[in-house]
Amino acid sequence: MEPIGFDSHDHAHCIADGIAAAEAHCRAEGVQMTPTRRRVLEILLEQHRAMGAYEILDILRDEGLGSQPPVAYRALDFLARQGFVHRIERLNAFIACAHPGEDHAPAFLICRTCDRVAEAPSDAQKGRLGDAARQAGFRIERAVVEAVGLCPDCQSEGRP
Amino acid sequence: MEPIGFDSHDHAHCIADGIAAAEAHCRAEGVQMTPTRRRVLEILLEQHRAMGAYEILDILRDEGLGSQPPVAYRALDFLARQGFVHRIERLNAFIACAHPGEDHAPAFLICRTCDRVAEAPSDAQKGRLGDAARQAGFRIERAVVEAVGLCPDCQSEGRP
DNA sequence: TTGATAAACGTTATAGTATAACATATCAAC
DNA sequence: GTTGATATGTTATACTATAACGTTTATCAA
Repeated sequence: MEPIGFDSHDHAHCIADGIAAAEAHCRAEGVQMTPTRRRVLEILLEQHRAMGAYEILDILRDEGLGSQPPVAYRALDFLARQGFVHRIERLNAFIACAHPGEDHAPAFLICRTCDRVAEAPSDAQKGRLGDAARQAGFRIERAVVEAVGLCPDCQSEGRP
Repeated sequence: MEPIGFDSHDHAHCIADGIAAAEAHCRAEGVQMTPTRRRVLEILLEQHRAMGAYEILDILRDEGLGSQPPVAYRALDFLARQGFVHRIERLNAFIACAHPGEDHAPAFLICRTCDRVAEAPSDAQKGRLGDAARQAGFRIERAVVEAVGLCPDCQSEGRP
């Protein structure tokens, strides 16, 4: 799995791929990809950045797909449960998964100036965190890894 | 640095040490350890668990040290800036630092049943996350690492 | 097809978390 | 003491998230 997010890429392609992968996954799992859920995933794939639930809700409202917070949160909960979007704890926001179909618990690289987010591979059980957990007798089920810093573009603009 | 948090230890000692280390640090840095700030740190050291800002505020209010949210948030911001407490993003909560005086950006092991939190060593620049960041051209400034799972006690109680 | 069950949705209300803004007070250095 | 920086008190509000409940829709076995 390659880090994805700060490089340029065929964006129309990744929207289409993301939707297609999600549709296929839903058929395989026997869960429903409803219009609101599909649209929320599409919004996140289009924007390709972390978005708050209320920002997404504003778009849904404009399109007549729902107007109250639970509409957005339910769709996001579903999409996150299925692995199509990830929640960024630090930003209280959500981002479309950059690797649809792969089972993973990624790390995120969050640019503090432009708020773009890249997804990087991660394995909680390996490395020093895994060692420390084993030593403490702690059983890791899920790990949130969110690095804050400067993306390549913001570095080259000479930000401090 | 050893993981600290799930083992038993001399708790009175770690409260006294934590306050002393903070006082010393403030004198050295020329910043002010005011009564509210000291009391908030003391509360977090006493409780030895992650606490929400409003939970801390309730205690301050009972003791006449403040009644409005900014009182708690200002003290917590200060203590976090000085490295005396850490914010646990996943819990929207704060915990006293287990290693006063050491400059560090720790990882946390969060028990999902009892909410106790242990602090483990971490180094964002090393390991696979550091590799991925370098590959992406991303400059990591700070990393949040929060593992959720079961602590030794909750495992031995046979929780699922 | 139909009836039973589960899943999803619409809506209201409210809980929980955090900060902006501004006036007042205290501290530290000169 | 004056002054500039730091800290506090307070009001108001913004932002994030969920409980609860009734209705609708989908699924599937009979």
